[in-house]
Amino acid sequence: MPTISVENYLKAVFHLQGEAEERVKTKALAEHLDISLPSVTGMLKSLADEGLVDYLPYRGALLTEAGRRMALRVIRNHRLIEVFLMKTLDYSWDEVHAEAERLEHAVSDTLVARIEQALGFPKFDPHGDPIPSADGEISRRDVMPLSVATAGMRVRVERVLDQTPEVLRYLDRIGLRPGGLVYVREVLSFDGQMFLTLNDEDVSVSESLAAKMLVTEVEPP
Amino acid sequence: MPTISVENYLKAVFHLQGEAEERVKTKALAEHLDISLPSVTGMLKSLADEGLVDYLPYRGALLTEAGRRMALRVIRNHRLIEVFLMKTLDYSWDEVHAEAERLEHAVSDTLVARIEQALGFPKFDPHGDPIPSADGEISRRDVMPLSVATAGMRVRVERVLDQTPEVLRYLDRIGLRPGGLVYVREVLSFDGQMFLTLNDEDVSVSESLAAKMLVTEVEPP
DNA sequence: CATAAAGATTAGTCTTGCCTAAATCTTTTA
DNA sequence: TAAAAGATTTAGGCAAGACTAATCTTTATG
Ligand SMILES: [Mn+2]
Ligand SMILES: [Mn+2]
Ligand SMILES: [Mn+2]
Ligand SMILES: [Mn+2]
Repeated sequence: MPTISVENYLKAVFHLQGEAEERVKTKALAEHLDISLPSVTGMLKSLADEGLVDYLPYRGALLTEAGRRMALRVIRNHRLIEVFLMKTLDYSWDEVHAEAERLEHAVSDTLVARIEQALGFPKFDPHGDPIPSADGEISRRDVMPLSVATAGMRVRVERVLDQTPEVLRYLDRIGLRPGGLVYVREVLSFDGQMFLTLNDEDVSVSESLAAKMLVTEVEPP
Repeated sequence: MPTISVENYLKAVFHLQGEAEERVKTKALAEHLDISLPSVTGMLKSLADEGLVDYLPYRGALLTEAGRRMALRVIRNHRLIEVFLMKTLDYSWDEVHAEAERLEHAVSDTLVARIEQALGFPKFDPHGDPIPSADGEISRRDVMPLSVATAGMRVRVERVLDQTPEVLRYLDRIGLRPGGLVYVREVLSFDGQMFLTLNDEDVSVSESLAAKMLVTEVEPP
């Protein structure tokens, strides 16, 4: 069985390589995991030895199929745990991430399967991240950052790309969460500041915050 | 924070030292944890350095107050997790132990507190083991092994001292679980075999199995 | 009470996963 | 196109936690 450390590296490589499957640089991993560069180099070599990543010195790493399976398993655990904590124990969406980060390595496959069933096979976690199936399928949606929306558009929030509790609590406070419908009233040309209407409330968000919200356009009512 | 290994050693010392608080020998720990004798010696030294056990070479170890606190915290996590898995996810009492053995090291104090609250502050786990409170209180009951009961006695099952799935499934099958009322029909003098009546069913258990059931005498109806 | 057996510790290794400092490779810039 | 800057790897160490083989201490036994 993989160690917690190995699971965290694989998960990090998965997230950093993205859909484009670009080689993940040592530096990016080191920063993401807050581990020194030489430590990352060492781990990449050992993951390559175990056939979990395809690693080219000085070029970076990509997950192999085996590595991808392991990464998706941990991500699946993480996201189902998040939904479970909210549904069963009244956790709020800014609290679940930290707890799931440790539990993801301690749950058995059968426990996660039972959680999934008890929850009715949810497809997304509280932040809108897709939940991989037990056999490694993960759904993909066509979304865009809110920051590219233009005045007059109506969009639905699909996903939030930030797990920081402060950010999540703020988003919750202004009502900007997955499923929410947003009307874009105005976008300032010089700094991207956006003026939105949601639930009949007028709010305003910076371009950098809007860039973390993934949305889809919806037809006007 | 203590490592998983340290937590498991402390828990083992707690269980092995018992209520009599007898020094736990290296050999007993080695067998209980399935770890070599020299490894145990090494760990005991390091636990002593950290002030978690009182260790005398060749004499064995006892928990200090700090060690006891840590052990009770892990035991509390373990037992509340067991109750939670049964109540929320339909686990059976023979499945929960293995799962709790890993989760006990991964849950936060606040998660456990929420679990405890959601369950209504249970005092015992599914096997009748007492659940320590958040501040380290643990209730003690006056119980005796079923094996010392004599013909004609009526007893209530309070606790099972075995976590082996096969044993637990068997006990469940014959209806011998905490809370169950038992009438002792006969005890064989030469091998201790016991003939019992519970729920109007006649069953028979060996002395060694009966020794693992802790009971209290109850008044006849 | 002397000695053998059982129990425990010491000595010496190994693996995992982390670190810093130094060397080397790659990319950028002048 | 060469030097500087930046990224990466190599070299060398350390701590935790496990192991085996050898040695010492305690306990049991004739
Ligand atoms: Mn998360
Ligand atoms: Mn993690
Ligand atoms: Mn248990
Ligand atoms: Mn454990």
